[in-house]
Amino acid sequence: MVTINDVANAAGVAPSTVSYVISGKRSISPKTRRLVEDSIRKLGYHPHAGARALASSKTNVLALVVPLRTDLNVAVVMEFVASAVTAARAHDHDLLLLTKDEGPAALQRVASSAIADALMVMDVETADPRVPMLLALDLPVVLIGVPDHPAGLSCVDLDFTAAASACVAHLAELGHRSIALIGPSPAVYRRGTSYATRFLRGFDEAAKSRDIRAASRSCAHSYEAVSACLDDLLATDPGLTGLVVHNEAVLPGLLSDLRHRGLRVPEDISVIAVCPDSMAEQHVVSLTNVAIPAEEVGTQAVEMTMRRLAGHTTPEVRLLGPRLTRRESTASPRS
Amino acid sequence: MVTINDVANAAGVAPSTVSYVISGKRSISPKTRRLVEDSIRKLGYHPHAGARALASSKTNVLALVVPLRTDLNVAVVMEFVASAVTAARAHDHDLLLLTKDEGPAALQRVASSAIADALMVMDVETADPRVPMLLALDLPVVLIGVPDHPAGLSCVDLDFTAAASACVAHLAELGHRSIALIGPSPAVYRRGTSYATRFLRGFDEAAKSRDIRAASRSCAHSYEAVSACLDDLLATDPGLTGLVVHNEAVLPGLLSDLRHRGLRVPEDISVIAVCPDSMAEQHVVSLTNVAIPAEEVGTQAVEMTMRRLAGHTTPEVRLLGPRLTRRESTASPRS
DNA sequence: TGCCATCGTCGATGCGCTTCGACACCGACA
DNA sequence: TGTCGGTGTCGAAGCGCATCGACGATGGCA
Repeated sequence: MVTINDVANAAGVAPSTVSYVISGKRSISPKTRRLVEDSIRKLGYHPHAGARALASSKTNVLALVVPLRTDLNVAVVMEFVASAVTAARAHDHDLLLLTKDEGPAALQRVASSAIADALMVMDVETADPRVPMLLALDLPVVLIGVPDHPAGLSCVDLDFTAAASACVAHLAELGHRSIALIGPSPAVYRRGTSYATRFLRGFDEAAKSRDIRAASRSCAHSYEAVSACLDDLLATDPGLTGLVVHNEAVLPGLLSDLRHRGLRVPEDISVIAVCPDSMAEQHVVSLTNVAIPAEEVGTQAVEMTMRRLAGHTTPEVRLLGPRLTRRESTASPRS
Repeated sequence: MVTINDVANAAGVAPSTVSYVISGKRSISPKTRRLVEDSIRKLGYHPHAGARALASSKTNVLALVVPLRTDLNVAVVMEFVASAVTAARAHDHDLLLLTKDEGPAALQRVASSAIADALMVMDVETADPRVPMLLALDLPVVLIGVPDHPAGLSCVDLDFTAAASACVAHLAELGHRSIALIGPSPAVYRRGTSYATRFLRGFDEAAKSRDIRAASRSCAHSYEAVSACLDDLLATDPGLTGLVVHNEAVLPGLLSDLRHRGLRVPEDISVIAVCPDSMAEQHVVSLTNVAIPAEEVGTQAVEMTMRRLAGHTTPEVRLLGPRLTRRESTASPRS
């Protein structure tokens, strides 16, 4: 293994000088700097992460807590993770993956073992049991999602309330008077998952303020569940003309089932989805959607984290505005 | 921060004794052990990861290199990652995420900074440029996938050749005489992605040995691409009765399009997919499939890695046998 | 020419842990 | 009773780095 001493010897300087060349924390003459940098390159020197962490109490590692359930949107989670790790690398940090399954104790462990410098937490619930622990941790923490009492924690997410509102507005402006929300599986609501709750609230409020009939159903992603859900909705209100789908997993099944029933999209029923654009474009009838900006959220989460690490201490809550793209799946209802 | 000294003081023993209690590398009297363990618990002590890494040259971290492309099956990647991190935690290790985008240099960096104890690499290509570097690294390495020359590296994956063979066999036994493979996007083949190549080879060989007409197409996952692909296949051989789909992303579009054409599954055309079981069950017509055992592969990868870390030096290549589940989407062709 | 400020470099120290050799104690055996 | 082997514990060293105070060199100014 190549150490800082080897580099120092090769360059004919003291180890501390090498350290200062790398960190830039003291001025170095151009000559010495070049000498040292050449030696570093020649020897292929990389500082030992453990030693560095020990001496500086910085690990250059960000921990990310992800949900590993399959009832969540895997594609979105993946996209988020991807952009987070890329953004982290851009700041010379690595990403450590933790699972939500490990519970709050894992957060403790990471914090007190000095495994990571900061935590990013996905799949936040409205009354998340991890929040009090996170507050006590005195590590920078960024939540993806917004709990009921985020006091002192940074949060970033799509503004799901506004997203729901945008969906309702779009349908209302097309002239729909009776719409329904097909949401995530019951388990997601039961956990009080932040985004599901916020979307539902936005949906109900927007519908009420526009005086539109609005039903909402939770729906597992099996074909049977989708079918039963539609049965239910159509029986309850045969005049239903618009569907807001906040559950990407059911989209294929839902569209198949609608056709099966002889309901054409958008002639007989409009569908608007909350899903990544790539998914919206993938269906026979391309879907009007509100995009889930997972990539943007991931990048923002890392940026906020880095800002906290740089000493920016005030926590911020950042809600990204929704972007609705009109495609083929929504139209005015036939009168 | 609580250090080993604090624990030692609280327990009235030497720091080294605490260390030995934790590691179990020397025998400790039951009395002392209890004393120390109580103090550890009371103080909430967790060893400092950096210090530990420095002193023992073990980080208890596994690095996983994942592909972040969206032309791959995200769900499978996610499932793999999930099981890998879970398995790693079961061995008291953490998982560090790297992206393939960072290239071979990132592997260098991780190795020579002593950030991780071992590497697991996904999305291996037949002539993967990372292989030579990995061999030079003298870290334990486990590949997910099998390159052309794995000499000296451990590999684990589904036996895609056998999987293709099983698909062909299933259709052949049902009486199909003309079948086609719809594979991943051209980019995947262009990269020489290991699993795609192996599946294609298995498909061609099995078809030839059974004297069945077999075509194969690469297909991007846009709806247009799927449609064009089917146009092409049906024009080339109007007698086509069986489809093997090795590209989960196109399944929804494909099934929609078939129905659009008036081709019923399985009455007019049989479809067999290579995809996770959950996905196979999610469609209106549940799909006969060969499962992608991502979870099993993830677990195995970690187990192999741990074995290497424990001194088991001989690399192994482990190919998991395919499991074909018959569902509603395959049947004998009408004569 | 002499003094001081500044810049660039060095040496020493300590971060928290593991590990090695040393050593005290105990029981067993002669 | 004296000695020997084994068991359980201790103290010290060192892992590779960042950081701080110190110090020599250099240049500017009087």
